[in-house]
Amino acid sequence: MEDIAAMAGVALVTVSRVLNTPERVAPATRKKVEDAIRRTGYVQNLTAGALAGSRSRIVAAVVPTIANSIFADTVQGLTETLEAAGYAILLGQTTYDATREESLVRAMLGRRPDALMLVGAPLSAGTRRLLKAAGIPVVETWDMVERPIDHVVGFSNFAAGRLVAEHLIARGRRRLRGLGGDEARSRARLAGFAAGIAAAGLEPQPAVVLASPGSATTGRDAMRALIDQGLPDDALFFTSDIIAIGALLECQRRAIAVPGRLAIAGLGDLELAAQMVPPLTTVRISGRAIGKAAAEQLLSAMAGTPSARRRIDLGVELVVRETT
Amino acid sequence: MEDIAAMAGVALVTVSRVLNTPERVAPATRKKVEDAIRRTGYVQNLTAGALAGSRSRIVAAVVPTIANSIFADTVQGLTETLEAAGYAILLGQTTYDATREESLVRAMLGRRPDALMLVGAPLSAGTRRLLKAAGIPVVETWDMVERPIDHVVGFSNFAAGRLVAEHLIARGRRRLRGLGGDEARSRARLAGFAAGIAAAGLEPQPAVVLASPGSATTGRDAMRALIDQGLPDDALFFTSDIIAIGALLECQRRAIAVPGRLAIAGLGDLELAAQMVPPLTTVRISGRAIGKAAAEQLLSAMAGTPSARRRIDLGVELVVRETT
DNA sequence: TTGAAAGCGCTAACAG
DNA sequence: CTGTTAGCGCTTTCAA
Repeated sequence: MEDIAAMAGVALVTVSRVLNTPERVAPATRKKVEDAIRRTGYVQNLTAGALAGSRSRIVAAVVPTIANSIFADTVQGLTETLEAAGYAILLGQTTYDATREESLVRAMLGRRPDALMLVGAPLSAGTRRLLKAAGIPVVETWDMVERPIDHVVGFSNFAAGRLVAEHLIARGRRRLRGLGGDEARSRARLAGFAAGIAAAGLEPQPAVVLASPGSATTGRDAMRALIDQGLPDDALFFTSDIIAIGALLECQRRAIAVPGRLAIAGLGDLELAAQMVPPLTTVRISGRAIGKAAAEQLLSAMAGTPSARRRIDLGVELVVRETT
Repeated sequence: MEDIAAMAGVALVTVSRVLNTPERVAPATRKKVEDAIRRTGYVQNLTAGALAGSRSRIVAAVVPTIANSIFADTVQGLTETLEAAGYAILLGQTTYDATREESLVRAMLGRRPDALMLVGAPLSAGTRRLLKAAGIPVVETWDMVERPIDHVVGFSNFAAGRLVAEHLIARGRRRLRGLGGDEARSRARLAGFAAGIAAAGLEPQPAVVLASPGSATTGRDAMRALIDQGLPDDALFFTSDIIAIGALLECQRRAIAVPGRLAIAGLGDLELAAQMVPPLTTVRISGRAIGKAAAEQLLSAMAGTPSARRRIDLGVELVVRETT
């Protein structure tokens, strides 16, 4: 920066101003500086800026996993909005592991991000403490956490599960089973599903707990196991579309009529859900919209705007297609 | 850090040592410092450390997009290896836009990452210049770029396309068409496919250029258009599995026998490819392995190890299933 | 509108 | 093994 200043015949501060608040520099002066920057290919050191200014313009994003997953959409939505505002994204993956989450969050906080986004609630009390102590805006996403640290953007996983149960029962199904991964959001969906069944005076079939994150193979295997047991159900709710798709394909392979013999519903509304044969009934959730809303929350919190709404419930919409 | 030092009755540097090189501090001293850190919940400021030590322990990852995409696997692979070594990941998405790429890379470089990973070659000469001037290890991935900036980890997209053509021809197909997105890697795959056809003395059907990134819907629409033209082909190669899957589902819907009437091949070997009915023939590519290898390249380059191999070709493997 | 001075919170280099 | 000294490259006052 000193070199640029010398080259432009101004003081170092002026270069800093051209970079940060160009409107406060006289056009002629500005031009001299900009020319020098262009000639040299100078790239400002934002690390030094972060230290001096105590604003890093970095936002941390903590997700369970990004591979083959819906959370990638949330990161995408978050990035789009935040990058436009000059923020960079620091990405971390917990793989649903509480210990890992805590050390990851600690490492991220060491980078002094201006804000942080988390999928779900923290997995451990330690992480929660770290986050509270960090004193930066935090947004939890993908679930309307009861007692959030700061902001929440999501929907009720319980309500989503219940919605599916009600739909299946209205369609005349009586032997309903839920299947889902071994993590908080899946369990909430399953609980809502069971509640919906109970509310109709029916008895739910025992839920099946699968590995997280689920995949098409997980769905296929679960379906096979059920078929081997004689398929005692007439409707299945998978807590994620990709698992439901795997199960649906297995039904096709084994010539089990869907929805004739068995109804299948998923959750997420993957682009592929609508393309399946038959198209999959599911609950629509826009991971990208969640990311975008989270970014907006964070942006206004960083701007110091006392945001009226700390809780944003994006709601949940049943998309009835042909598998039910 | 000064507070911790005072509390532990040592000098500030000693605290720094406990945090960075604990083996160089006497166990008793170390314990006093660690206790003080635990009591206060102190989180080291790595930004200041980066400025003072000129090592940020940040690696930048620049991908076209992470949503619904294979590149998420690469980021995953990269992260796993790098996080274990104490690095954080700064994520950026170009959406295949050269202008965006350049401003993104500039912003990332301002954060002084210790290394950078790029999917493919830079989209513009400006980006390339920035990267060269940055003086940090750079790894280009997903394609064996001819003249890389520094390191490359990938496979030959041309060879992959050619492999598919040879397979289809060996299976007796004669009217082969390639379909793929409008970006460099897709085009290379299509070029290889065309070359394979020409080498057999056949005439390729005109390739179809689709939007990037492709989706199942893209595949369905492309398939519909072809059917409406009377489906002049007996084999189709889609440059990505998800597009091929969309096309395959459309064939099922329109009762076009696969592979009887039409052979279909994809590329990528998505987990879902093997689950399709019939299972999809494809070219296996592990995005995660690419990320992992890239991380290892970067790690050894940052360690100053004069890495013997600057080019790692992970090769390409045809997975013959039932759609061909 | 521009500039001079004083740090931001650490690590590197050197000494003891 | 521990401590002292001197910055890292910026932004933030404050003054002119």
